Amino acid sequence: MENWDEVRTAYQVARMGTVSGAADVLGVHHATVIRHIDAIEARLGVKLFQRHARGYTPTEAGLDLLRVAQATDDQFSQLAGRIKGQGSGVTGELVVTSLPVLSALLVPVLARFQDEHDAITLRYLTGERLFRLEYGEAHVAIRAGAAPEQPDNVVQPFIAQRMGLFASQSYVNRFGMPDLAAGCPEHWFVGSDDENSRAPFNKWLRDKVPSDQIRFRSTDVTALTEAIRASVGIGFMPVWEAERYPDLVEVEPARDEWSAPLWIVTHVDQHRTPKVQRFLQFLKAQAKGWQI
Amino acid sequence: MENWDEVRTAYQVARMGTVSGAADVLGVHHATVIRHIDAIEARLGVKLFQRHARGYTPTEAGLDLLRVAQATDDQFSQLAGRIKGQGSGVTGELVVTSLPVLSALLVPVLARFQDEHDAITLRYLTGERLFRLEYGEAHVAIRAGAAPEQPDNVVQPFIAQRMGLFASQSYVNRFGMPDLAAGCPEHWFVGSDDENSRAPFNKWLRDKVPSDQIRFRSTDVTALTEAIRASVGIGFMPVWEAERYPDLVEVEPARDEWSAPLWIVTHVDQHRTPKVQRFLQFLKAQAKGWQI
DNA sequence: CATGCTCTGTTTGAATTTGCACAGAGGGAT
DNA sequence: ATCCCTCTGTGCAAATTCAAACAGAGCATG
Repeated sequence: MENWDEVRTAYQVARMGTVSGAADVLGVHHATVIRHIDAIEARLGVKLFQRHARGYTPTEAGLDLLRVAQATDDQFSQLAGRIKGQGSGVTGELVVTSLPVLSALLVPVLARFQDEHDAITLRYLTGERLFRLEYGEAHVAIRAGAAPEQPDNVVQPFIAQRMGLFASQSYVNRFGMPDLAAGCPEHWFVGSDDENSRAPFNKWLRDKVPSDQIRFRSTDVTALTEAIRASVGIGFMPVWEAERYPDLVEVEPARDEWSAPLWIVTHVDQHRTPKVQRFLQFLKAQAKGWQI
Repeated sequence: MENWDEVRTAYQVARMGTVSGAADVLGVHHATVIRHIDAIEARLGVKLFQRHARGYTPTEAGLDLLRVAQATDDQFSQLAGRIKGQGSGVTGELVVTSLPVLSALLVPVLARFQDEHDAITLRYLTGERLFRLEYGEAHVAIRAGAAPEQPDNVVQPFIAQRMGLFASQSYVNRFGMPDLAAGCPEHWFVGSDDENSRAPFNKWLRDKVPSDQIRFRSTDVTALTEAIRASVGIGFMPVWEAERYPDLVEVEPARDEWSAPLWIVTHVDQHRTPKVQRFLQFLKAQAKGWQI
């Protein structure tokens, strides 16, 4: 039962009762219909129709096929309706991914978006592994760092994440406030373990602070945050995140040169769908009210 | 959602995850698969797959199609199994038709046949209307009279139905036994109303008996039987049928020249199927034991 | 870092499929 | 009984589809 088109042809013949009628419905020549029927009967080795001058009447096998193909036709129609309809609505799944750091920022936005769109199911993926848009793992990604330049990705600037230098209150109590202009020796820092990190604040740290003063390094941002809170040293944190910890002290006003740009990334195939568009619109509107 | 072959192609791509894998399964070139996918996506206006160098991953629409087409594939497989299996077994329906007169003869045979073949459902059609094999109304027909010569019908001789001349006992009591050799005036007959009937016994009746002695005519054989039993006159009946009525007297030994041949007729498309063949074989075997 | 393997995507020539025209046959209406 | 209409069936030419070859890209392995 390979070649589903022949099944469809046989279905229409069984439904119409005539080759010509089926040909009209299918929009092909009646000779084509005859050939399809001959082919499928030859493959099955069973006659599907009784041929006579007034048309084709289905045999038992033909009636069986009629029933099955009828169901198939219905299901395909429904499927086509769903697929076409889905393009014009905000339904189904919306998968968003970002670095774990941003979850506190994004989850409230996602929650509000879902409030407005009952029919949607949200999945928010975070993890060390980068979820890949080109594999369909997510519809929308929030990425940090330099603008990603994957060929099939649509990249839009999101917000510039203001980064500040923070230390714990107990650290300040012990070592005092650092004086960045003076180079602040006698102070300890925490920083990224990635020597090649291109984040502006990481570059600044590499350039301005002697590496032996950076006594705690990690590739994991939450570990760095915990290190700062544990008074290991001074380190960079997003301003909005630091505000959630009352025990942190901003040792220096945030500078624009430290800001880490965030990007909204979507796959080109998904970018034009209403669902994604609505979410992007919503996300940008929410971000407008942020001071970070 | 016209063109079911493209649905099948998309289904295999969704199942395999790669165009090449799907092409292998389908037995076509991978370029063909790509064209099919492009075509169906263009028609639907929705992307079914995310394309990347390692393969195709289905989108939501693609997953939806996968589920529907999976079910379709299963159903088609089962259908093919049923249809092919049906060709090699005695299952499903077996539709037999004959003139109503023959029902008493045929029904016991049908009952025995069904005893031997549990999986079969029998339908026995009789009626004034001739059920037409070429429209698929029946698999097997028992016909009387001259050999039918429809082009697509295969005709086999069945039995010669011995016809006898019968009268009721009360008729004989009143009028005595007729003497056919003497022309038997003073006797009444019942006979067919069809002047053109080519049945041998009807011709004989027309030739040998003056028409004014045939005082009851009907096109309906059962009416003729009832007329004979009601002592209206002498008439022809199948010998086997007359034996069922103890009140009937055979007024003259049956002659071979009166015999009405019966034919087994099947449509050429059905004739070679095992189901029909088995039934024909069974029917002939049963008829061998008959003395009619 | 180089190499090999697998997969996608495009072009061109070939083959199958399709459409057209016409023949044949059966049914119904006049 | 005859005509007309509809439907099936077949040979042949055109169009669409398909397959082989090749290019490009990504990932895994050494």
